[in-house]
Amino acid sequence: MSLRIALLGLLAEHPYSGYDMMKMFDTSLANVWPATQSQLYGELNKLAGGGQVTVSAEGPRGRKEYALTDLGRAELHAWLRDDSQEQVHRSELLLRTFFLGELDPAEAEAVLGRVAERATENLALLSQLDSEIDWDGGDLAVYGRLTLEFGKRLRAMQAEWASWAVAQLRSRSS
Amino acid sequence: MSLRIALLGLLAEHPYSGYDMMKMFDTSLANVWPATQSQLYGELNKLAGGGQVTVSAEGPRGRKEYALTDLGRAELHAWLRDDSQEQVHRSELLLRTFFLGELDPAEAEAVLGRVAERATENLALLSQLDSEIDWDGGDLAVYGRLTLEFGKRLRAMQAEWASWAVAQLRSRSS
DNA sequence: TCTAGCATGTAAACAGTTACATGATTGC
DNA sequence: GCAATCATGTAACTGTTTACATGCTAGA
Repeated sequence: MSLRIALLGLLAEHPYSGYDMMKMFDTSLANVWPATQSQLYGELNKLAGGGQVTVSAEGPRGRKEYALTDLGRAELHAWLRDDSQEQVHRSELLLRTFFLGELDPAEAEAVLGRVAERATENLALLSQLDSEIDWDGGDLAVYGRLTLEFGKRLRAMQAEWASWAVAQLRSRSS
Repeated sequence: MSLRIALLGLLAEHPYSGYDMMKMFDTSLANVWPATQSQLYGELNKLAGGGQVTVSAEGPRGRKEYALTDLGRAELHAWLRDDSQEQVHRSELLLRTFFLGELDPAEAEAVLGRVAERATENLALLSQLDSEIDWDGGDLAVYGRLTLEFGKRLRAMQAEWASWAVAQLRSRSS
């Protein structure tokens, strides 16, 4: 359901082609709601069929530019307001942690150590992104910054947690 | 792939029936890797077919108790050690945040306010869980505690972030 | 002319959810 | 005897990934 929302959200700001939007999924949306090209084109056709978007222009190479309709905007707004359905959150990291007792303590420590490393690297990457983007006016800039800040805080938390976890294991084994 | 790992992980500790494991998915694993009954029984049959688990005992009402084989344990260990494939992380919360500019500022603030509320409630729930479980010996207790701690830190971070985000919007609108 | 990038699509497989279906057994 | 719970399974549908397929066009 949410890929659909991502498309409506992008088109709310400006009309785009599927190809244009695919580039956004590879950049700004990559850490929010990843999608493949295959899925994207399929969903766009569904939305066009349902009247949530329309082909607003056609260009060379079969390019189709889509625009949001009133129906589509209404659906987007309804979804944005409705936070009643809690999302199920699957985490490979937590699954791995949960069963880490199966490995010997040294290996388990090494796994958690790498988690901390990666989180730190990832945080640096996001910080760099943050400094590179020019956060001038516009709603997407404001809310994009909030989104990116979440990512940074998440990585920082993850790095701290993993270091703490390693320390816990060390104190236990002694 | 990871539901498979969850089953192997549970059976690594002790033999269980599908029904037994389903209860664990509804409790201890609910916040780590949720699964439905339908999926679970299907996967167990696949694992039995592939030789990663065997039916170690049969009980009343068609109960089948499964035990991990050496092959299954090897697969589990390999997966636990291999953290090379980064997980894709889809977040409805971030998707909503990203497009929140579509709503008027008062509504957007309200949405983020509720995020903070929920995260705080959820943190309280996890803290209660933490105090109720008796964390005596055993690997699952040690690593289960690390997992739960992650959940608590995540909720705390989320609540702080959402409050900060509301403050950002307020300072902007003034 | 030829290459890189633009541009859209289909098919098959896997993962996950929801709903339905069936029957056995234990304890009151 | 009856209700609760034990216990496993199937079918249909939705969402996601991977791989394949096709053709156009702008610029060096």
